[in-house]
Amino acid sequence: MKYWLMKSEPDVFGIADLEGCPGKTEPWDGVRNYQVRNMMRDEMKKGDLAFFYHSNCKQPGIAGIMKIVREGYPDHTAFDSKEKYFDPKSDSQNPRWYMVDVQHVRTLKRIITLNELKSHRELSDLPLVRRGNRLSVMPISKTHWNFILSLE
DNA sequence: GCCAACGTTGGC
DNA sequence: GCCAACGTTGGC
Repeated sequence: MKYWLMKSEPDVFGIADLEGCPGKTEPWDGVRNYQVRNMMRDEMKKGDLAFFYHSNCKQPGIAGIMKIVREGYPDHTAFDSKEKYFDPKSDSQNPRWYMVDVQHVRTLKRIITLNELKSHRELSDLPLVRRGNRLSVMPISKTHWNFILSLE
């Protein structure tokens, strides 16, 4: 089983929104980055756990835990010209973009802030705190995962 | 294949 | 709103 971190802007879709979805489950759609696409299509497996990270907001940080409940399948929002994430170069015959379904597991007792994550030497090689990293999905080692949870 | 221009991300 | 650090696009 693998561990992940996935970013979302809470003003658009936050941890509380995921918890409010039917079955607390929702497709993680709208990813339009090839590296992230490859991870979602090829590497994420059912049962993997992921941190829900709040980005581009007042208090960026880890807000909760979710579980991958459906493995990579075509992101149909790319096919629809009315969708925000429409991509004319993707179609159902030859889909360019993929998504997974995620389910809310639990909301953390508090946000573990980016500031705090940066302050721990143990996390100095966590991709999230490395300079210039803009990937919206990244793998997390088991060691880092456990350490971060111990901060809660 | 190079690289300038442009678009996006996301912390601050 | 600023801007650094990317990623993507497209002319050549």
